[in-house]
Amino acid sequence: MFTGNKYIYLLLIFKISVLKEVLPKFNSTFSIDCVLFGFDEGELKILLIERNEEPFKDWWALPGNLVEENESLDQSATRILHELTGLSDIYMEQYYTFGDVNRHPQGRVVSIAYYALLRLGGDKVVKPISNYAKQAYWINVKDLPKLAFDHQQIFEKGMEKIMRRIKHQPIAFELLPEKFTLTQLQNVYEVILNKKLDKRNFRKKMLSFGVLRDLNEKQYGVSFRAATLYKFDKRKYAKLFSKEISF
Amino acid sequence: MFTGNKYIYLLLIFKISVLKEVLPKFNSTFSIDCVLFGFDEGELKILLIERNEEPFKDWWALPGNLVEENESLDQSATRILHELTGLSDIYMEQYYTFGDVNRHPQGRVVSIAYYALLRLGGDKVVKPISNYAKQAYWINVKDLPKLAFDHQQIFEKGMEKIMRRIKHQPIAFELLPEKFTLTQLQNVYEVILNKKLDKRNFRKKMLSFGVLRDLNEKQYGVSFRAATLYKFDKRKYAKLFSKEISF
DNA sequence: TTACTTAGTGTAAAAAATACACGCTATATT
DNA sequence: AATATAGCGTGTATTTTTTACACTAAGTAA
Repeated sequence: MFTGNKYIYLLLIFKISVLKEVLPKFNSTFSIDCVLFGFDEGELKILLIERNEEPFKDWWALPGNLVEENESLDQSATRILHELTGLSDIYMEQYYTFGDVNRHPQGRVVSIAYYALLRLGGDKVVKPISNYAKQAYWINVKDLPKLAFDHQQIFEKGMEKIMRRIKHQPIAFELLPEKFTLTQLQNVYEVILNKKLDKRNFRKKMLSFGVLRDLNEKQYGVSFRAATLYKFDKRKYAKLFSKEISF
Repeated sequence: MFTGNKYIYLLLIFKISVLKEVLPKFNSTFSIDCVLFGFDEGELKILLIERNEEPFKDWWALPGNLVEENESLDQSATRILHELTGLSDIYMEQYYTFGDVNRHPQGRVVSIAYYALLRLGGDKVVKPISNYAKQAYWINVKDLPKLAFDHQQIFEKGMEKIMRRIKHQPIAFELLPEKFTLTQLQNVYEVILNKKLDKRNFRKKMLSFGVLRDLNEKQYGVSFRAATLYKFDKRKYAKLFSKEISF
């Protein structure tokens, strides 16, 4: 059957083998690494995985993956987040690209870093799924283990980023459940900015922006006096964007 | 001569053709694009080249080039700036990575964008050098032509970046000659922020930071009253970094 | 000498940021 | 039922920062 087309047949086989040899290099040149921030039990946490593959097998690392050929960076970040957490519709932001020659021991891999802010606790607990990881855990940012690759650096830059961003944009709300108390909100600011804030001044300023809706509703099931619940009013973003909020 | 090895001969030819087809793709997967800001004659300008190669031959574009395999992104940006302008020791900052699938018509090229601030005019005129460009010009940011690729978007994001940065970091000084007048400094702020500032309030605030050294020296060779020259005191950065400067 | 152009200066009012302490109230305990 | 507990919620005075605003001074050119 192939007698007349021997050449072509062999060439096809060969083509496939060459492509297999070269394309993986191509495919492995970008990756996305994600710093997923979550707020739970008064602590700021990030999602870390325990690697199950070389290099850095058994090390802790930021979740990440390779970018595929037919997806944009943002799409890739969204996909990777979904694969890891099952979550969709989470706002992720690209914040820096790490491209030192030897950052990956197996070749040149440039990594584009994204962060996202997730609501933890409550009914929306994030159950990480992953095939290249043994396990995934939420770990307090003040108590991080040693990380694989240059992930320590990637984390630190992400942390700096949200410290700056929280003064300009209402990102704190993304870490809280839909209904929250002012004390919880203040906790988010305190943990991210890493300093104590004055309760009265905090409340005065926050309420003055007019982006909080008093729900006329109280916490339920807490010991001691229940606090009023608030909701974030998304239509009134603009005012917070325009100016630095100093605490 | 090749009778016994016809297959191998053909396969070799084929291998070369396949590699040529695939490897350039690999090499071309990252590029650096630079937004080089300069301040001259009271105007904020950027360096644009007129392309002399396909794709987008004859279009205006941001200067940029491919990242080589043995250099980090920062090194690559520094090299590309040097090749284009002959300048060294210029601080460049990476600010965003553009990776839409179809941003480059000839394949997947992810571009890491950097900006730099340069002193124009005086004796330090930048003479751009380039081999893939017909010419390079400094063009007022308020009067930009249509740009190749997604370079309009890259420029806009860079512009936003320096608008925000100038409120936190003393980048204005990098656009001015070593000795400058307060009016020139105010001009830089006005052009970048795109609004008029009050002269007295501007001077009061700037001087209050204590980062300006009065040189007890006047402008020379100007029509009309000569202004006092100042110099930026680099040791006193910190104060400006810590807080937003509002104008 | 005059006309012109830019340099250089101060104050008052408004707004924003800061510092600071105690009574309230819902729950848990006895 | 009384009491202890622990987080909730509130106001004012002071200081600092921001804003608005207009004229005189000095040097150049004709």
